Amino acid sequence: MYNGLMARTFTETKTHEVTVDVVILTIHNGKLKVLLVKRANEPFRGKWSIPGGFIRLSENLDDAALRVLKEKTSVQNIYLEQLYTFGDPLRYPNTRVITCAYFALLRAEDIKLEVANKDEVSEVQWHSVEKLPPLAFDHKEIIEYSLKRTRERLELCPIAFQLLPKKFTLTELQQSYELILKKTLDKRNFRKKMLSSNILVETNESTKQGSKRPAALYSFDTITLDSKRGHFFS
Amino acid sequence: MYNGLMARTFTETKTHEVTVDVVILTIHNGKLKVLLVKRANEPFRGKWSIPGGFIRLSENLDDAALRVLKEKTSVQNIYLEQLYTFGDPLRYPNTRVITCAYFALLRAEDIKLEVANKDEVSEVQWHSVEKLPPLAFDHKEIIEYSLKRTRERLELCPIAFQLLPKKFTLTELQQSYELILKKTLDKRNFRKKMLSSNILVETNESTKQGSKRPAALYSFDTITLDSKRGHFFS
DNA sequence: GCAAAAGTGTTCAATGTACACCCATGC
DNA sequence: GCATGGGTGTACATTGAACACTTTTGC
Repeated sequence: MYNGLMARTFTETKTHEVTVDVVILTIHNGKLKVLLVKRANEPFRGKWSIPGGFIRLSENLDDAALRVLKEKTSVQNIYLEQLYTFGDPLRYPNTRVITCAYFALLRAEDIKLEVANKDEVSEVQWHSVEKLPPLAFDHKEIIEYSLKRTRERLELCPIAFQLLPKKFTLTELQQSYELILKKTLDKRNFRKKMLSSNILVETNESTKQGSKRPAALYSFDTITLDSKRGHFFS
Repeated sequence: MYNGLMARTFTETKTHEVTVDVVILTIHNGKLKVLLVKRANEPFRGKWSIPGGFIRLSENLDDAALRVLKEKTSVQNIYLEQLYTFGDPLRYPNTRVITCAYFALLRAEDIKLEVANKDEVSEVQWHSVEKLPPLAFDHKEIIEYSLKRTRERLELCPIAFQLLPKKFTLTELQQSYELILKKTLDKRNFRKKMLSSNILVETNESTKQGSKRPAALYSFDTITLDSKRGHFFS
């Protein structure tokens, strides 16, 4: 664990540093993917990590996470939730860095993959959560925890709509559930449940491309969703 | 909010300080109570707050929370969970202090109410969560969040046994649920559910005191509980 | 014998789960 | 006309909710 760092002794004089790290998840080409950046500096230069940064003294934690997110994506109306705070003394080499981890769900269409700051990051890329490259720090653990949390959330409320385009078919919605929950769902039961929850609205449009029967396009009823917010998020 | 502190400007040179604060809950005299300490120093000298302390550079977050807990109580086998990290820039006057909040559930019998360190704390006392005194920092918000989380946990798994003595009656168990969930429960349904979950074992003992019919004493089946750990805590 | 808390089952509604065939389209 | 994914309903099991009376004890 912690990439085989040796134990080290600490003097109790230095203060801690605090970062936020954000696990950014999306669905792309039928896979659940996480946004990773390649580090341009030590420690772990050249390794992939989730995007993060130091918290400024004047900003609160949510704002810091949002700032990190904005550096990588063009976000609006994003699902962003504090995940957990990781603070093992050995998680970061040589320095004590505590990180407050967040996770975000967003549509692939909202993301521009470009390196905002070449001093810190040499590359930005989506990686399938199924085959992650070796990661810096404890970021593997953080990503796994974010997947677990996403699963728990999805079983309570339909956060999957944050990952899909504005209009989507029921099959696409079901596939996003299956990707996150890592299990197959029954088509009829899934549709019955979704349609009876009143959070979907028909758009009277349908898919035209492809060589198959067109599928009805739905969008989420944000008004009903908001009214159920208390129910879903308690 | 934050006790009416004025906004202030920050220089980006200083680093943050990081504390852990622990919401310690128990049931005492039929009330859900939280352990509060009276601050002996500024800021908020003389105000009540939840116990906390700075995180040492060599300890991880769980250990820091456990250390704070041990200073106040004689703990063993405690339910301790990271709650949330609070980091509003104005939550602490004059300094930027981010706090990683934990919550703990424990039996009233495991607690010695004594002031361990007179330099920091002038008094230690249980307070009913229904009528809290004015609290330092954002500690009211932290306690309220811990109650919400405790409720969520209790609806999934029987953490209430952490609050009760080793042997307890079904009525006592039900009362602890009712205190935490803030609603009354049906006696027959409650008993049916508890007894069918196989997490209770009869002790063949019963209460003798009082002028009423004796009640059977139960204890929790820690082996079954452990085997269901994966189910309860996922 | 009476006050006070312990103990006990059945019915109904809602929800989740299993399961198989026809439909609309492009080629 | 056929291959491909879209679309549909019923039966059963499990779970949660409502509800009232008898039992045991101390005084």
